[in-house]
Amino acid sequence: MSATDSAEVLEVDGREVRISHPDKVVFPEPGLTKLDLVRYYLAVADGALRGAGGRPMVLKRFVKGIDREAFFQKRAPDKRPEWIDTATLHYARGTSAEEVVVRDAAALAWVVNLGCIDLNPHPVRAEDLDRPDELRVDLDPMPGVEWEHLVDVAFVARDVLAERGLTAWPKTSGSRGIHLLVRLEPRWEFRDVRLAAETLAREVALRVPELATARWWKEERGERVFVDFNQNAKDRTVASAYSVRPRADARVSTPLDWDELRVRRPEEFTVATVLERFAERGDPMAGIDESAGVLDGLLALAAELGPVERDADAEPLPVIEIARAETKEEALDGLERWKARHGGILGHLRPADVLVDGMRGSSSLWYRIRVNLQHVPEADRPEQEPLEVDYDPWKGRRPGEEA
DNA sequence: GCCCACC
DNA sequence: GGTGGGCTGTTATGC
DNA sequence: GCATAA
Ligand SMILES: [Mn+2]
Ligand SMILES: [Mn+2]
Repeated sequence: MSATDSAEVLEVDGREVRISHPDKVVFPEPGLTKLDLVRYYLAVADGALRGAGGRPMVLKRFVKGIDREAFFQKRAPDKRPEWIDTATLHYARGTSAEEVVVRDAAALAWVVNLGCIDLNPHPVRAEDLDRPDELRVDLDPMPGVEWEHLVDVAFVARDVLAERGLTAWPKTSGSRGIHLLVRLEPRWEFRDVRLAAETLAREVALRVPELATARWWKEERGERVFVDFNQNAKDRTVASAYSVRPRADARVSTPLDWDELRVRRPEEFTVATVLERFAERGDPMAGIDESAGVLDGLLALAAELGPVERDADAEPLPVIEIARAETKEEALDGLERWKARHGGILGHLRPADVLVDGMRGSSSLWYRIRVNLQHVPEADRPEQEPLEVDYDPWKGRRPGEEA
């Protein structure tokens, strides 16, 4: 009995894909195994490939389950089937990474076997790595924002885009947010696509200032929807359509029709329900590739709005740092201990005043927690104290540490 | 999840 | 032969 | 050049 006995070899379109530990339970709550996950992606392959196919992507690998931290892998494993395509991205620093490009159902199965749960492609095609063919409107509700308000913002964004000649295709993010995808003719570089996205974000925030914000500084966003335009910068990825998200309920980033958006909720769309939905009604985003537009309209609006005006004498907000930790759980434990010691002020804190940040570290995220004390009466504000938990993401190999 | 360097 | 480390150190803005 | 965010 060797280890390979606990593997299953699937034949996918004439290609053999080895799935190790097919019976491993990946999602205990709905009881989904690794093989179930592979079969899900094969069943929705048409939609999943429309979202991620032909694009270089980062492998976000949950090899120890959805409750453990994932690691990110840009460079394709050296040992891979010859039918796995790749594309080499180059960075300003002079470094590069040969990333996986999924092009068919077999490749989908292969990346799931590596421990990928969601797919995180770049907004470019392998054929043109410098000019995105997709503008991504990443709508991130700050804590406390209702779905209803998020949808309002999505519709405003849709209006602005339509006025500027662009078609927006909505999907749930699979977490709390909404993504709008806009297919572009690949004629503009990242700089301009990002500028277009920022312009859209500013315009949306101008139209519904109570509901939406384009503020980069997190503590200034308030209880609003952050239109995360920077997700259109180079080297940023977004979970693609039909991606399963690493959450207990196996939620899926699900393309919807615009008239579904208001009446449905993200938690309705899981591996089980999306399988059924996809079989019955197919992909609402099926037409996206025929909708490619141009950025002229948004870039004209950029000129109309002018440069971002900054508030020279703005008071810095009273933000204190609570924890830095290798895992979200550790960081939140620290927050709980801090709360226990400062019970008196908790009533003043609003949901959006607790800032939980996933920070890019080496091959993984680490977590930071801060608290914005703006709603706490000045006299009652706790001082910055030593961190409840501390963590040095660059411990070990530091720049300048070489033999 | 899996390779590979190291013991 | 078994074990354990590595697997993204980018990008852009604002001060 | 440092901090800030994804
Ligand atoms: Mn988002
Ligand atoms: Mn975001």
